[in-house]
Order: sequence, then structure tokens, then C-alpha cells
Amino acid sequence: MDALDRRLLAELQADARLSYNELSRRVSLSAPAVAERVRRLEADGVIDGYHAHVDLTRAGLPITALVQVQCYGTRCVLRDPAVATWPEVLQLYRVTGGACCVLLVAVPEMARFEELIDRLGGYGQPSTSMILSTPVPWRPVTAP
Amino acid sequence: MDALDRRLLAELQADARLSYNELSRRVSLSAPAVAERVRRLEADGVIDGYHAHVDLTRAGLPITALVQVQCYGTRCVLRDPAVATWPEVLQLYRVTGGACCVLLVAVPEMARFEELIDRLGGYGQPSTSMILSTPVPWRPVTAP
DNA sequence: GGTGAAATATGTAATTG
DNA sequence: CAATTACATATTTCACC
Repeated sequence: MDALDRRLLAELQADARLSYNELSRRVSLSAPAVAERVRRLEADGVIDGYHAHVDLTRAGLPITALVQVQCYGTRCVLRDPAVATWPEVLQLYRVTGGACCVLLVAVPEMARFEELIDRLGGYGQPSTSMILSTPVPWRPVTAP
Repeated sequence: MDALDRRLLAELQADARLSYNELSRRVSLSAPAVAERVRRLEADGVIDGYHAHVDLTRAGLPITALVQVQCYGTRCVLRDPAVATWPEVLQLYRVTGGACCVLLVAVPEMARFEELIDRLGGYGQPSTSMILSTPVPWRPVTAP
């Protein structure tokens, strides 16, 4: 990973739909050279995918929350692969501290959130922080 | 937003670099029709951008954490726009509950994390949950 | 990593249902 | 009025230097 790779990473994080041609202009390299470097970053797993970022409110999911779950030993959220497939679960982290995991969830309405908390309650003690606003929904990673 | 828009959203969330041509094949529509629908989703703000997803560990940022900050009234993280520009801060949420905000942060090494916590300490009482693993780093949004 | 030619994809305008 | 077709332009992908 040299400086050129880092520039390509920055460009593709800012706009994943840039053409190899446009990228080649921005980093002053030929298009095939850029395409090969990007393919290498993908093959090495540095680039994990390319995703359209959807505005949750405009997509009909105005209610978001961070939910910590303090699981009951064996019956843990992290031990049930089904939880990761629930459509409400946008992110799931295993963490240190009182809780064993934190989930970022999004739902269309409160009734659905209540139902989700009930479901999570089967795995452990959920503790909810409703998200009031998201000053930084996402930020490009700058490799050191 | 009809069923076709939702299918396009799903495809572009799974792979933001799909060509209009390929998208048109997948949803059985002509390429110009697809391009116009995608442009409308962008103009309406439903699609907020397209981002390459970078593997933090492979990009040299193996240490990640969720940090809650219980701010000191006036000197709040949310009132200082500079915090949102710190490269360590990947996500920032304003939340209900004891803390006023939660930050997802990533750093190359512990020394840097210690320094970050010190900086955050200037705004309020930070409470850290180190991230042990990320079973779900990201998940496509399914509009209701 | 660069160059050039063939295959593919994109954007625009006219046209249809 | 949104989708399709047709065509000009731009991009991607090879083979080769």
C-alpha cells in the first residue's frame, strides 16, 4: 500500500462510482494501471465492497437506536446467527464492558421498535439509546 | 418509490459499482430508464452517496471502539464542529440517555487511542467499549 | 506501468405506448 | 409521462511493448 493506493482509496470512499478513466485522471496514471491497483486492493481485502449509502429517514426508517444487550450467558445475541440477518439490524459489534454487544437498528415506527426490543429481551437485558440525530453518519478512513 | 426503485436500491447497496447496463439486465428495464430512476433517487436524497467500504484492520486501523461521552453542558462534543473532522471519528450519533453522544472511532495503536480519550475528556466524561469483533459491519437497508 | 484497438457501456434525442 | 430504440461518445479490457 503506497501513496497512490491511499489516494485511490480516498477517491473510491468519496465516490465509489468513479470510472477508472476518471480515477486515472485524478491520480495521473493510465486507466489499466488504476484498474489493476483497484483489483489488487479488492483481492487483498482492503476494499471490502462498494455500497450505495441510503438516507434512513427518506427510505422510510426514521427511527434509529443504539441498543446494548447484556446477554444471559449461553443465550447470547452473538451465538445466534439469525440476529445478524434481522433486517432492523444495520450494524452489530461485540464489545468489552457491561454489555456483550451493541446493535445499530433502524425501524419505520415505534411499534416495530417495541417488538424488536421484546425479541432482543429473549437474549439478555437490552439498554436503548435512541438516536436523536447523526452529525457523522459515515467518514472516509485515512490509512496511517 | 415503487418496487422497481426498491430493487435498484438493493442492487446498488450490494454493489455500488454495477453499470447501468448490468442493472438494466437485473431489473429487466432499459439502461436509460434505469439511469433516470437512479438519478431521481439521488436527487430525492434517498441515495446519499456511494462509498468503498474499507476493512479497518487491513487498512492499518486494528483498534476500534464505541465511546459514549457525557458532556459538560456548554463544552459539548456536539457543539464543536471540529470533532466531526477528527480522522479517528468514523461515526457520531447524538443519543438519549446518560450520554449525549456516541462515537465510533478507529486508531492504528493504543497510544493513539489513549491520546484520543484525553482529547474527548476535555468535552465530558468518556466511557469506552472496545470493539472485540464486528459480526455485522454493515447491512443493506430494506425500505418498508 | 504505458499504448492502442476491440468490446462494452453511457448519454442524448427522437419515438412509441 | 415514463420506457424504448438508435446512435454518438466514453470507458473498459485485452494484447503487446
